[in-house]
Amino acid sequence: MDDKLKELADLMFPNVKHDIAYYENKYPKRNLKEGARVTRFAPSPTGFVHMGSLLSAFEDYKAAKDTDGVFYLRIEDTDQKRSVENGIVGILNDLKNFDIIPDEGMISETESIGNYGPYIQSERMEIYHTFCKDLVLRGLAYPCFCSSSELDETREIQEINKERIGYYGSFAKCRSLTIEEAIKKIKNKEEFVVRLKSPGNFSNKIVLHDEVRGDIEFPENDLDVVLIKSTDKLPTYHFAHLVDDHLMRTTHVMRGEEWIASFPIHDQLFEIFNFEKPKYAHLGLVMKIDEEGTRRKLSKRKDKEASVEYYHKEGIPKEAVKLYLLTIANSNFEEWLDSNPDKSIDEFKFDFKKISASGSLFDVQKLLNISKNYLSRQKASTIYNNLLTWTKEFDLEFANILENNKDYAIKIFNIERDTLKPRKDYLSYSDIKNHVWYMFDKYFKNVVYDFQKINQKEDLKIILETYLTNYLDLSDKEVWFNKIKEMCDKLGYASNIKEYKKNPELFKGNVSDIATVLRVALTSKTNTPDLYEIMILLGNLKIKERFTKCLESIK
RNA sequence: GGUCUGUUGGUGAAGUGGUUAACACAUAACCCUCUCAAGGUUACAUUCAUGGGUUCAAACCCCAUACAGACUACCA
Repeated sequence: MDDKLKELADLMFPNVKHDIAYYENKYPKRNLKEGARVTRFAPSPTGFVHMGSLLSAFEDYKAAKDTDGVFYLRIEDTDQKRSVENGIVGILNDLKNFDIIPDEGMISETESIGNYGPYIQSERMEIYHTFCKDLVLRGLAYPCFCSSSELDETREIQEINKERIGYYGSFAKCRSLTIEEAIKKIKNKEEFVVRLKSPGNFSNKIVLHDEVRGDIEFPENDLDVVLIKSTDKLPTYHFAHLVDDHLMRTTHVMRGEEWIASFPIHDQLFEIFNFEKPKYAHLGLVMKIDEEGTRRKLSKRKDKEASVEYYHKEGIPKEAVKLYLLTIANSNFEEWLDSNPDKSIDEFKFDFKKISASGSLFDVQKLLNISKNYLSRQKASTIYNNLLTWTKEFDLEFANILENNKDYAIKIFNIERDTLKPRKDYLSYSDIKNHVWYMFDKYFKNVVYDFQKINQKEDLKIILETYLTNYLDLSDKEVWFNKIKEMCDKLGYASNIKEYKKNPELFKGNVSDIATVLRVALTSKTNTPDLYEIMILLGNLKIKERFTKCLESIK
């Protein structure tokens, strides 16, 4: 009997050279300090990272880094349909962009670092087969020759009879095949998958612990799940998870909540091998609200904001995306950041208990707010450099202007920046141009003026001309502003707004009206940062030029 | 159909038996101000999906129901 079993196992896995013990020795338990976490990010090589995956990659990374643990990148390419060319490099780049650098795992399309590899599943074939063979030898796995049409048939029957769907109990036909029959079929070159001979009983209850949800009660798994697929002999997710996370000595498995349902399968697998079980954290999915107002999973295909690339295009700083991700990852992060504005986010301690169990709605509004605050904290020169990089990719004309006017541009970005409460008006790199274009003659050519309140040609003329002839002194802000006030008095406008509000009928307007006229003539806009600062940057020559231009346009 | 998860304001959420139900975004008003962006002040859930129950006391515990989502593949 035992010989027969061995013959079957050898037939099923002709290429296995080692036994389990060999791999146990080869990949020993990691020598890390107490409490150090080993986590992993395990995407399919699809070429890019989706927002939801980035969130979990980030959480994995944080969870490991906080404890001086190990974070590694494993590529799950057991489904060849999902793989794309250069799919690994694309993922690596996306991660790198957010400063997520794995300690171990794939570092290019073909290379890896670390002692627990290979880190790409298609190259671990022999390992999976070794472990699966062990199961066969122990009578805990068997070959299944059912065709997909046979499987469909039993499912239909189960549906009609309102029975639980799946390959279990009496529905697991191949389970009762004798060893001789199985050997015969394999020798006949019949295709087969390898299934677990599940020792579970559906009416037994088990309680599994999830780091974010607490204890969850399940029925025991009794499904004879597929372990090894037929055509390519690659493992399914379930089996690869067992072998890889055990051999790579993962301590914390963080994954999407879509995996909760198969939690009992995984637990059973670890149980059967008597492996130390990792801790599990099932993360809520990132959702979005549809046009129809329904809540659904953020979709890679439908939603532009699902791809990491989108934020790059929009010019939202990666740091802001990171901050946003952290605020959804751990609910106490925002408060922490608020009270520790100067600390590096590396100092924030990630906490499984602060992960929200329900999927969070992706809030672009909030992201933009974070981005705005982030940009306001940066130095003008940093803004300049990053903006230059961004425009080189997305707005070449503006990039050229920036390059040719470096000092000038930095000064513009520095308006009201070097203060205790810096100006907050740039939402993103793509938004900066909206706030500064008028400072560059190239963009100022065909402007349209909108003077709003004061729009009588005569009034405008007098204001601009009076300024031009008498008030070009920009030596000091206070001096300058006093002169503006002086001008108000002279022209019949109130220099003091409070006085104006008391008796508006005594004046033609007030100092803000005068400032508006000057501002519009100079920038064409009614809303700009500090007028004095703008004047300083433009200089008297340009002020004259623009006022003259404006006067001509209202003739 | 089965198994499991979730549901606190427009949004993200804190809160696990006694709180005025934090905080942040958004919105609105006012203040400040040469305009704007900010900033400051205030307003914004008599109520925690709904209905019952336990309790002196419930967002928190229990039971039902509703809604949303996931899984139920030789996809992950």
